[in-house]
Amino acid sequence: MPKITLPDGAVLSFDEPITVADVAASIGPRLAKATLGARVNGELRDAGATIAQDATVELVTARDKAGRSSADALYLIRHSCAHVMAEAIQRLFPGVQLVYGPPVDNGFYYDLAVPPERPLAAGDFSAIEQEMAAIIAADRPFTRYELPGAAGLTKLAQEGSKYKIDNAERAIAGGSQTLSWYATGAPGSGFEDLCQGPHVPSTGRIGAFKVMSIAASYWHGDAASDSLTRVYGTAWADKEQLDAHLRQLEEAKLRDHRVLGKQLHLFVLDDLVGPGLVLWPPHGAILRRELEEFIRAELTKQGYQQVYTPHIGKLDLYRTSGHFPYYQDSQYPPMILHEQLQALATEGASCAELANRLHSGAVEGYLLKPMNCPHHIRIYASQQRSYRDLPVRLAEFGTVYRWEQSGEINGMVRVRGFTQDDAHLFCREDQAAAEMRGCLKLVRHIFDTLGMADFRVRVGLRNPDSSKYVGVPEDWDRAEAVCREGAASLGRPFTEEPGEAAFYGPKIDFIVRDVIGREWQLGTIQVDYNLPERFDLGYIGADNQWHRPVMIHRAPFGAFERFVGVLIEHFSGSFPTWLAPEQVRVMPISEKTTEYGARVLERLAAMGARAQVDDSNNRIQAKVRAAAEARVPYMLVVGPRDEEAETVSVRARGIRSDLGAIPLAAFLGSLAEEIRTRGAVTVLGHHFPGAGAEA
RNA sequence: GCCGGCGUAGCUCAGUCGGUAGAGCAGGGCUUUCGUAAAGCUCAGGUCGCGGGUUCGAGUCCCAUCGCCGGCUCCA
Repeated sequence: MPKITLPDGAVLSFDEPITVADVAASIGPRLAKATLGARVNGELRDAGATIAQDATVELVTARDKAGRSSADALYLIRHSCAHVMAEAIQRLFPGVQLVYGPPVDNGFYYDLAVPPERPLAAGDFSAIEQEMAAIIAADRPFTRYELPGAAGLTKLAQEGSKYKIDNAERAIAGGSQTLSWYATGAPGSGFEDLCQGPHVPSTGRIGAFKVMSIAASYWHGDAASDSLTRVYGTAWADKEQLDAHLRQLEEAKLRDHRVLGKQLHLFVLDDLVGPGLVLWPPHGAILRRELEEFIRAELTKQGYQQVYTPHIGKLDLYRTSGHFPYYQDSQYPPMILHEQLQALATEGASCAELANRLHSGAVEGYLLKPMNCPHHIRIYASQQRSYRDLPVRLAEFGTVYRWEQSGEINGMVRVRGFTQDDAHLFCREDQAAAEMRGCLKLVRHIFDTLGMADFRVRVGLRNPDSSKYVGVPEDWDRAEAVCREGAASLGRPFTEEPGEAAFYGPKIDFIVRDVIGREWQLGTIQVDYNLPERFDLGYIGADNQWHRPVMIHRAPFGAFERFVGVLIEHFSGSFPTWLAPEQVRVMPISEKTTEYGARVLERLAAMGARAQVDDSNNRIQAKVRAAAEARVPYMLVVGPRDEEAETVSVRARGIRSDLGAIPLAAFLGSLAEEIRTRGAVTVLGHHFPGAGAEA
């Protein structure tokens, strides 16, 4: 008869099979009331689940003593809330069919097949929420029942939902003997849904919820399949948690790089220029230039050679590399030569015919470059290479253009024209691992300098079932081994993801999240045996034989556009002094010290600092506020007292008070040091060691 | 590309039932000369994304188009 082991090691013995709820009740009535479910032998189960054998049981309650909710508690609440929302929507919109409704980060969604004559819209949310509130108030139990696979399928066939039949068939194919349903209330009396569970004991246990947004999805994620309506919601143990979550979303919105970028004039996206084409106004250009100079210094240290290449190249170049055929849909259309276009017109050739001839090479044209590697490869090939010359490391801040789908374009982080901090390393095979380490060192240096610790590492491998990859398996195996070893050498967790490789080789990617939680790939390092083959690259070895080099593609920032976008959010627009577009603002108290202010500005300019003077006739309060809103790291207030003593009164970003006056020369010296060391030494640390930035 | 939503002053937004387009901030001018997160007064600023349609009359209703937002799909 079951012996139950609790997390604290205590063992409870029972005479007969019991439920999770019984276990809770045997400990205490309050715990019984608070129990939503349990981990039984590590598996998340309903409170009503039966335990017949010895087991470890970890009860899941809505909240711990500190009022926090475990991931399991939130999972149960959200999964259950998805059912409640589906029931509410089906009550209000009878033709709606259920597809799939899982919990996700911060909430849940339900995919629905909605009749086209009455689409759901955000305007329906309040009605849906009211209906949900009524279902929750009724506090009906979630009741699980199971049917054998065949009987279950018959039941679903009668109900006629092809989506649920498909879900069931896939569950059976996945090895399930039975199918389970969850009824809200008594089975047969109302809403029920084919579902694995688990759920909270009853609808009343869903503490607080909100319907958030509506979006489209595809059935099975397949664009050729049915288009579904996905309704997103969030659910929490109580209203305080929900409110905290909503507040956090509001704050994230203010940190969004698109909002800050406009406010701080960091970049411009102009309708007339085109979607996804970034204009860099002066302040944004400063950010980019500082990053360029930062990395350029590292390139020199690591033995790179800088090159320049044009923005376009002949189609034949990209036929050879494979980019033109592989990625035709995501390139700007080719530029076709006048004579050829005229000849085609005279002939009355169709678009399809034109595409054919472009593909075959019968019609030549030029392409806006989608990648820098082919150009760099031709530089490598432009002279004879000996094994003594390798590695050859060619670097370029190379601008590329890709026709991203219109729905993908997003601020600075997904654009159609962008500049990579690109380089291609051509090396002997025995050098590849060392070159990989050099690249990783560079990536790490960048992330360390900028204080970006919150990134994940992904090793992108080929998917053996896919035909999208070029080259032979042996080369892939070796390249993948180099990537794995490189990632392992970082000393932090990484994931291996088949199917994430480039078509020509595996890669290591560095991925960060934006303020809304979306992931973006920044830096990337790719090992490539294939392009050297396609371009027939070689070098003369010590044995006087012709050998094939290995290529490493790498871009530690990825692209300046995306990196700056992510950086804006990372710093909430408050950039460290070396990056800040405006580093110092001089603020005379009144016109009496305008002239001294101008002198201070001159000194700042002479040392190369980016500074401005606010000589408006505003009061100092307004000047402080304006400078704070512009996220200027240092404000120098100068009044008659300062002029007399040749001092400046310092106020630093993030500190809501005057730090006091220091000699102008002393400030200039430490500011220069702060900029030179990229923040390793700071003005604050030097002159005001006690002052800490407030949140 | 797909589904849904949204485009009004430089920015953030209001605009009722279809009846002469509004606010705050920012900007210009004047007054104030001030010691650390908004001084006061005043002026200017608009083809309501663009194009059609319905109507006596359209910011408002309809169609189309461009752009943006959310998600899906894609991402060399």
